[in-house]
Amino acid sequence: MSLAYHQRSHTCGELRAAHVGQTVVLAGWVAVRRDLGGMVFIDLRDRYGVTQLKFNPETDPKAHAAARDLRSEDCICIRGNVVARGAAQINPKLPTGEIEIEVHEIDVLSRAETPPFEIVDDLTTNEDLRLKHRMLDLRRSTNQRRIIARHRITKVIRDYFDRHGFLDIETPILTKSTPEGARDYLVPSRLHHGTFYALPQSPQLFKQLLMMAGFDKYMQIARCFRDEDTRGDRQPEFTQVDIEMAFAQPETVMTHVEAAMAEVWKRMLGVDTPLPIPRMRYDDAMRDYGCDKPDLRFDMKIRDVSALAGRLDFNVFREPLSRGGCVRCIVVPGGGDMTDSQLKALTEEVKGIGAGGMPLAKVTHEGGKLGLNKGVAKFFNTDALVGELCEAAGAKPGDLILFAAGSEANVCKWLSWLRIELAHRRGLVPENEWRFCWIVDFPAFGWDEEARAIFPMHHPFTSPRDEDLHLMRLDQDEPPGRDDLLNIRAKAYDLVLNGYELGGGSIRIHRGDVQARVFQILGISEAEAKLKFEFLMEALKYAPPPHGGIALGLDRIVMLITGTDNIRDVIAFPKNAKAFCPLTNAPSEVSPEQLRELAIQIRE
RNA sequence: GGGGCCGUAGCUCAAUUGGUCCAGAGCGCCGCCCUGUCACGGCGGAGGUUGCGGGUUCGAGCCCCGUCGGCCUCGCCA
Repeated sequence: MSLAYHQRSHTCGELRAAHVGQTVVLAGWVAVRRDLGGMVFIDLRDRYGVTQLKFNPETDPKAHAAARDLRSEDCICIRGNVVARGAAQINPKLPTGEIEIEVHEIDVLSRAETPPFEIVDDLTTNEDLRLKHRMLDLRRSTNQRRIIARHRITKVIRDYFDRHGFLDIETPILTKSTPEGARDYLVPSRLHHGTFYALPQSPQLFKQLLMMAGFDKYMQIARCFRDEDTRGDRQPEFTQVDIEMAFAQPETVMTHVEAAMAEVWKRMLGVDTPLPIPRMRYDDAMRDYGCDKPDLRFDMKIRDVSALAGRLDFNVFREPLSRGGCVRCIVVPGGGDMTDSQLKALTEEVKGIGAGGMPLAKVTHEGGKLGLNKGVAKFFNTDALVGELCEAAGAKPGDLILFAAGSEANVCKWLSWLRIELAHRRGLVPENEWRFCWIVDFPAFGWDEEARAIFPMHHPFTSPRDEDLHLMRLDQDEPPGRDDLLNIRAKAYDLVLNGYELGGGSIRIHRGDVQARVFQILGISEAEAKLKFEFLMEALKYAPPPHGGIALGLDRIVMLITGTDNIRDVIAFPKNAKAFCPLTNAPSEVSPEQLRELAIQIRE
C-alpha cells in the first residue's frame, strides 16, 4: 500500500524536540533540495511551516535515490523518524529547527514543472505574472499569512457580532440597478429580454428592509461590486462588513463597531485600543488636515494664513483671496534641509494634482532673529511679517513652510497631499502606531460645482441630525435654498485609521416625509423615486423603526493588519488594475449562442 | 478621461552622449562532482526577434511616432 493512502500524522510546522523518536508521516511540497552527493536534505513545506528531511544512502538507498530525482515544488509524502539534530546542526531560524526527519519511505505524489518564478518570500516578480500563476504565488508563506489573517479577522468579527445577538442574513447578488452612486455591473436577463439585474454596490436597501422586518440586529460579510476605476486599495469586487441596527442612534452603532475593531486588533496584533475611539467633527478634520480621513500618527496640521497673506504684495496669494479662496500652509519640521532639486521635483508633483505651483519659504535664524529665505521669502519684507507668519504657522528655524492658495477645496486637496507625502518621505510616520478616530457631523449634502447640483455626502437615505431637521422646512412645500441645505448635518460617521477610511455609516431616514423631501432636494422626482426605490418608499409606510448601521471595508482592515498597501495582497484571486483577471482571463467574449439567448448584440 | 513611471534570458536587473556588448550578470534550469547542508559548495552547459509596428541614422536596447501590456496617481468610487 503506497504512502499516499496513509493519513499524514503531523504538519510541517509542528514537530519539536519532544517528538524525537516518533515515526511520522508528512506531506507537502519540496521547497529546497540540498544534494551533498551522499546525504540529501529536503526542506518540506506546507502551510504550517517547513521541516527538514534527511535521506541517507546507506540506511535507505531507495528513498535516497528517489530524493535525488526530486525538483522544486514536487508534491511528496514521506514516512520517517523524528531525530534530534546535533548541537551544531540546529537551525534557529526554523521553529522545527531542533529536529529533522530520517526518511525511510517516500512517495512522489506529483511532479512540478519548473515554476515561472521561485516560491520564496522575498520575491519581487512583476505582479501580473504572479496573478497569472496565482496558485503558485499563494504557496509563498507571506501570501499564506495574509489569507490566513483574513480568515481570522473575519472570524473575530463574526464572533463578536454573534455574541451580541446580530443575525447573519444573506442578501441577493442579482438585484436591481440603483441610479445613485457608482456604475453598476449588469447581468442580462434571459427570461426577460432587454432587462438587467445589477450586482449590488452594497446591501444597503436590503439591510434597511431587514430592519423593517424586525431583524433588529444584522451583520453580513457581504461582497460588493462597483464598476469604477480601481486603485491600490480598490477592486471592482470587494468585501464589506455590513451592519445594521434598529432603534439605534449613532452612538449605538459606533460603540459596537469600535469594540469589535478593538477586539480584532487585540487578537491579531496584541494591540490595546483605548475606547471610546476619539470623535472628530468633519469641519475640524477638514480645517486641520484638509481631508475627512486624517492620518493622526503625525502632526503637521494645516494652518490658515489668509489674513496675513492678503496683506502681502503677492498676486499668487491675493488673486485667489479676492475670489473667495484662502491661503493655508503646512510646516515641514526640519524641512529647511531639502535641496532645491528636491523641492522642484515636489513642485512638479503637486502640479500633477492640479496645483499652479508650490509657494514655499525656509525659516532661518540669523543674527539672533527669525528670517525667511527661498521661494516667497521676499514678500515677507518686514521682521513683523516674518514673525507673524512663523507664529501663525507654528514654524521654527530650520523648518520649511509650504503654502497653497486657491479655492478651499483645492487648498485642502494640495496641502493634505503634501502633508501625507512629506511625512512619509521624511520618516515622520511612526511605525506600529494605530490611531483610530471617528469623523462625525458630516454635512448631509454637498455641492457639485461641475454639475451645479446638490448631492448626498453619504447616500440619499441618511438622516439629518435632529437639531438640523428644521432646516429642511418640512412644513413648507418647497425645500430651502442651497446655503441652508449645506448647513444641514447628518447622522453620519466614518471610522478612520492611519489615513485610511475603514468604513462609514449613518442613521437612516425612517420618516416618509423626510425621505420624500430629501429626494426633492436631490432633484429625484416622485415618479423617479417610485420607479427606483418603490420598495423602500413602500416599506416606509408600514412603521419602520429608527435604524442605522455601517459598512466596513474588510479588505482595508486586512491590509492594515497585515502591513501591505496593496489590496490584491489580501484577496486570494484578485483582478489587476484594469479589472482584468490574468488567471482566468476574465472578462472574456462569450459564444454567439449565449448572446442570442440573451437577445444581446455586440456593437462595434 | 488626464498625468507619471515601466516593458532586455524562466525571474530580477546591467549595457557611457546612439558606436566591437554579432546584448551581460545574479538567481533559476540542465549535466557532472561532493556524506551535515539549511541562500550548501565546486566545475561545465543551455537559454534573448531587447513587448509589437513603423521612422530617423552609415549604425538603434538607447532617439521619434504609433500600438499593446503593466504599476502608481488625479478624476471617479452615493
